[in-house]
Amino acid sequence: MPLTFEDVYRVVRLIPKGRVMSYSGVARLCGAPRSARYVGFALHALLHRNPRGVPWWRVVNVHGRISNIYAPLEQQRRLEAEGVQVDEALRVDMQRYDAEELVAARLRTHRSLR
DNA sequence: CCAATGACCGTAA
DNA sequence: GTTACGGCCATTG
Repeated sequence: MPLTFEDVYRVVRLIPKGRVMSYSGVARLCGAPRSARYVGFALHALLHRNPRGVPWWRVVNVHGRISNIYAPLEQQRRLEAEGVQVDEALRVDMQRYDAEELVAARLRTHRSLR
C-alpha cells in the first residue's frame, strides 16, 4: 500500500502534547513498518511549509534521540516547553514519553487509519 | 515529464 | 561500542 505524506501527518497529529513517538513507531501505525525513513522524508517537507501545524518536534528516533539535523535546538526547546525532559545528548526517555501505544489505541477506537 | 531528493531502522559482522 | 547495507517511495524542481 502506498504511503502518502498525509498518512504520516495524520498519525503525527495524534501524538499528545508532552509525549513523543519514534519514526519507526509512526511508520508502524501507518501500516508500513519498514518505512521509517519515509516518515523522515515527510517531516523534512514540513521545513518548507507546515500549513496544518503538524507537531514534527514530537518525533524522535527509536533511541529517543533528536535526529533532526536542521533545527535540533528548536526541537529540544519545543519539547521542553511541553514538559519533556531532554538530556545533554539530545535524548528523551522513551520508556517514559513514547506515545505509540496511546496513539495506537486511539486509532483503534476511531476505527482504522483514516 | 522524470531524476534527484531526503529528520530512519533493523540486522549483521 | 562501530560500520555497512537494503528496504522504503511521494514529492518536487
